[in-house]
Amino acid sequence: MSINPADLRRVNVFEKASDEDLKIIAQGSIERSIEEGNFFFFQGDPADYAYILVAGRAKLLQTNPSGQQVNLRTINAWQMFGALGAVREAATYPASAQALEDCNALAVKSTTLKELIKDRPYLSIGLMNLMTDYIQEMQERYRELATEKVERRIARVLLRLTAQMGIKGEHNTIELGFTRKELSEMAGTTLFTVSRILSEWERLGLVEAGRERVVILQPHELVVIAEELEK
Amino acid sequence: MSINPADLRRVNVFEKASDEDLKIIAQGSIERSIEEGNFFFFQGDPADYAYILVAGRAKLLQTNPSGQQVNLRTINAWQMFGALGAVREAATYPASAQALEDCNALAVKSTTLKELIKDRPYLSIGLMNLMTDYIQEMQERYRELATEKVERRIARVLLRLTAQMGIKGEHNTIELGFTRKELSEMAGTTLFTVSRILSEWERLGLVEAGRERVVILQPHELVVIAEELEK
DNA sequence: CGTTGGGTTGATCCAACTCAAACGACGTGG
DNA sequence: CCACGTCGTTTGAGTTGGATCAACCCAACG
Repeated sequence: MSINPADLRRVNVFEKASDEDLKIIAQGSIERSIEEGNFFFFQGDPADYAYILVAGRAKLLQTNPSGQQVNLRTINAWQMFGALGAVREAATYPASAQALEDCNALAVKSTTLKELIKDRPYLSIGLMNLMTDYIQEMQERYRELATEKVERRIARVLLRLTAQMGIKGEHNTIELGFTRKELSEMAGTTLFTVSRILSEWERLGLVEAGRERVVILQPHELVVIAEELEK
Repeated sequence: MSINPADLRRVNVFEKASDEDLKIIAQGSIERSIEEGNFFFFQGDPADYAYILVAGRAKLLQTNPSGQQVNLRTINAWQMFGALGAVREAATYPASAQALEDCNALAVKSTTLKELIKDRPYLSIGLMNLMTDYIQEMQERYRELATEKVERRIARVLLRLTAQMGIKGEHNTIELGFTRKELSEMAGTTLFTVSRILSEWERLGLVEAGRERVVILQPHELVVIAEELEK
């Protein structure tokens, strides 16, 4: 059940960590199992832990006062999230984290990280890389949301997902396990619109749509929809 | 013309820098003057310099393939921008930076910063604070764009601007110098819609709208529009 | 004064949201 | 094994928030 410190090197941020540091981190942390649908933390909670997802999938999301959700990010195994507590004093999480499947995670005390950061440049640099990546993605998505129409945004969501975690089948087909609702939250639209567009694409032979499942048959055609200038 | 190294301490990131470090930074940098409308750098350029705005105002923006613009951030004096080159290898700017007024800026070689970061924790931490702040703002704005309607988004834009740089007049009135177009790019809408809504608000006595100018007469009412649940 | 650049306002249109109804896959328990 | 409820999905009909387009106004400025 307990995690082998050496496994931590699979986390990008710890790629260059010494064995010793990994041990410190492993010791300064606890394991948490979160069942599907439950939350690691909520927006506004004090950010006392940073998490490393060991198994399962999770998502970062925000809700607005009237309850609508927006997906900010999907988290896969060996990714770190909720790390900003490692930096800021008295930080609170700016988003909630919910398990999409049963999850196992390592919760690292923010204080431990804060201590280490002081004299481990590799750590700061790793975290900054994480942050700049994320900033870039958010900027892109923000621009998309502001300027592109829904069909294109949905295409992009699917492409992003395939890039992150696509399980390739025969002839480049890629299967994704998401509900229409989840996809709509990622694209910033409604589940109805997603359903309609997937149906349309199915008619055109680009995808195969099933219950909690989308199989991408012609990734290239999706790229055309996502990027094409005309139309 | 040349900048006093001690002035650099007005930059958040350098708040805790030693006099010596400031000197290194000042020496490893050059001054650039950019006229209103011109660009510091374009999206995609190699990120060889990080900038510190000394005088004037600038904005970070992205354009999509068909030329539409989205404003990501407004930059005021003594703020740092384009800093991600300090972290990543062979980075390119993920956005363009354009002067809103005639600007003076200090361009710090990315290599200089990269060198310093290695053993100046205060610097990494400062940069990370900058990044986490920005991430939070982007997340918020992303959610707003996805879930709130235009009127509310415009209200938020005005409120954000007043918080950042409002010049208070009598009885809490605040004057902002932006064109409808600029405001629309910040709110993710069109200049027409902004114009209509400002007219509407003017009819209600909330603001006073003029050429390249918005005076906020009743900030509190704007907050109501920005936050209120009903309607 | 004419020109230019910002702003307003009306008319029109359509992409996408909302709401309602019904379908179909799945799991469960009798 | 069937009946039933649940949950994700599909589809249609109706509505609408904002975008788009076009005309015009007005202030600043050379």
